Amino acid sequence: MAKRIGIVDVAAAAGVSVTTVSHALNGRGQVNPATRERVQRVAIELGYAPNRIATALRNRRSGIIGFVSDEIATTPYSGRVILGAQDAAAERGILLVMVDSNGDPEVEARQILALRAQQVDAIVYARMYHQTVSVPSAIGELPTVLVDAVDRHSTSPSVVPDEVGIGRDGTAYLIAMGHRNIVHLTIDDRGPGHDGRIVGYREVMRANGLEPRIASVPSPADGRAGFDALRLAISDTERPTAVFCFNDEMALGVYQSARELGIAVPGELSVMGVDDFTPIAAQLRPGLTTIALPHYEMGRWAIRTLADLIDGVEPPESHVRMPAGMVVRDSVVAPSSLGGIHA
Amino acid sequence: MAKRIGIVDVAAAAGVSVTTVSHALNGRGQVNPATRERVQRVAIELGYAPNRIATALRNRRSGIIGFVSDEIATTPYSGRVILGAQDAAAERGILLVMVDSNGDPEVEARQILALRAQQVDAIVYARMYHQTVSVPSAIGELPTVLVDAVDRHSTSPSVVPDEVGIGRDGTAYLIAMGHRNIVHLTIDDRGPGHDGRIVGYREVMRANGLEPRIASVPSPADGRAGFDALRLAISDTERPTAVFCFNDEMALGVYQSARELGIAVPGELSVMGVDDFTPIAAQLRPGLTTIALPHYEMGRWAIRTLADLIDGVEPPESHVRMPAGMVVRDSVVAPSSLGGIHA
DNA sequence: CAGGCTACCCAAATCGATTGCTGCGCGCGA
DNA sequence: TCGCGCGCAGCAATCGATTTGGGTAGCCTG
Repeated sequence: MAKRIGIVDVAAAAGVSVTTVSHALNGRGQVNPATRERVQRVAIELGYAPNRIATALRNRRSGIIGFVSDEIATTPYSGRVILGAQDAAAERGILLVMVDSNGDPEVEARQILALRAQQVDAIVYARMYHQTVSVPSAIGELPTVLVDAVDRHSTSPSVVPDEVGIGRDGTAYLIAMGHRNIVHLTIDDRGPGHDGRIVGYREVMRANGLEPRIASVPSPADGRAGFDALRLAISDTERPTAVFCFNDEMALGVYQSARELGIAVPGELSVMGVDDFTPIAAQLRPGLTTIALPHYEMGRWAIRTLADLIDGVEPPESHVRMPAGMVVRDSVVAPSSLGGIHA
Repeated sequence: MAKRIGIVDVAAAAGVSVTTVSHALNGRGQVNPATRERVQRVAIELGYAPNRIATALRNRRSGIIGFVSDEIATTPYSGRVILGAQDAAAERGILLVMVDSNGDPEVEARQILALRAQQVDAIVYARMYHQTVSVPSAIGELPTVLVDAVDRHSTSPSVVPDEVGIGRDGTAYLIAMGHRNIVHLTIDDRGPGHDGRIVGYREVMRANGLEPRIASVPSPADGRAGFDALRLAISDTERPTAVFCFNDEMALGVYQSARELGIAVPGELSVMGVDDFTPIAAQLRPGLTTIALPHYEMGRWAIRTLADLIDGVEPPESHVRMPAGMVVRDSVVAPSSLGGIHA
């Protein structure tokens, strides 16, 4: 069992005091350059790495940020947020400890207390889809940022996707491709994503002199939803040439419904999703044109903001709406003249 | 700024020394029951929680386990492993810190060093799909378990899915449903999953007097793979009534290919996947019958085993093959008499 | 040559909790 | 009455690093 080597071992090997080793390694105090170099060399030779626990105790700073989320496992998007957070944390030499409340507020409170006992320096409070929350009181005074969530009663910084922008961009893209008869398929449950995208969609449709048409179904995950939705859409007076779906799962449903109804995608119907949920979007044929939510970027922003906050740097912007990006594949094409009844 | 309250505050409030508070709270030493109760009451009133950093320094035990994985974000399965690990960790009052090497061995080594500096008590070394690895030397003497991975040169415990069992169970199920002409669709890349499932498939086919037929394609994620694979399968002398796919993504490909080829699923062709990758498996119509890999269970086993190892308890089994479970939906039915040319 | 400055280095306190050992006081047996 | 044992508390050392507040030697200046 190789004994862990500590600062005293380095001091002994370099023939100086621990004080000097600390100074030499951390660039504090006055140290003779020759001595400093010798200490550094010895430290490397011995493979010395300071015990962060001891440092944390002394400096009242653990170098750990807690990542609290409601459901790490169930949604695949979460991985992107975490990855962004990881990368930013690695840049700054910060470690992340993640806890999952499983949606239970009591568990959540307990987990947060555990994080505080562990002396985390800050907390990321993340939701796995954009929603309104209230920050648990257990967090107390700890610096906190919200990811994919906002709390009207809290002053903590937050970052969410620019939902209105998503609605705008998607709609604008479809229009640019020549579509005029575009249905927005959304879900019944309201929320920031639901509302924002509708706002963006409406805005761009109207700006182009087009009539917004919105249909909604109970749940994106429901296999029947796409079917019903598409039915709703095509039973309308004018048959749409494009469907702008709330997310990729719903787009998958539309694909399947279209097949059953004998409608060709994208020949007769262009389909656009939101999420860029790769296993679906890339695997479908035709490949799904979609809008990628900025999960990675939000995760990274969260950690960077917190790292600054810990150092006492206030973020320039407190509530950020992160832009999303189009991912163009093959499910959107110019409408054929056969596509719909003319207006 | 509410000052964090420490053991000295409790001691002062209870009118005893910190020693006595420690003894009372941890059940060490001799403490008068009345005193003990008073201390406990005061501690709760003050909301005291011991500073785990200080405890860790003193006890040389941080209560943190490092979770090292190659890619947290890219595969959605990882979430299940993490969730299982989280749950087991919460049970034991352990915290998990996760790092993602992004597949880069150098980054990985650096991350592991950071974990060691942070004095983690043990390490979970997880891969996101079943493979053979070698445990990085940076881990040193730390207790370690491997998840979804084995290392022939290491004595660390490991847990992997029972691949042979998966091959067996899937095949047996199809046979039980009345199929005799079953193709196993796999990938070109070999690996424990690839090999094990073939072994199980072959074994059960032969045991039932049936001829194993195996086709393989370059990649499950490749949209064309399913198409090619299905072509391969049906261009065979006898048309199969069932396809046992390496995973759900491949099954999705088969669904789409079948549609293009005018083959009804499940009427003319039963399809079975592996993974129970919900966004695909549950969303497809017909719902995909598949085999769920024991990710959650593996994550939980890993933490439990490590927690024991830290306490000096050797695990009863060192290399565990975790059984998987069938998830029956609608993509497997009894073959119709029309299904294939008779043998 | 004394006083003052620098440049270097170090002893010791500190962070908060745990624990080995010591001390005190009371009761009981000799 | 003395002494021993026991029940109960607490002092002080400890974990490993950082940091404060000097201390010492060498050099410069008046």
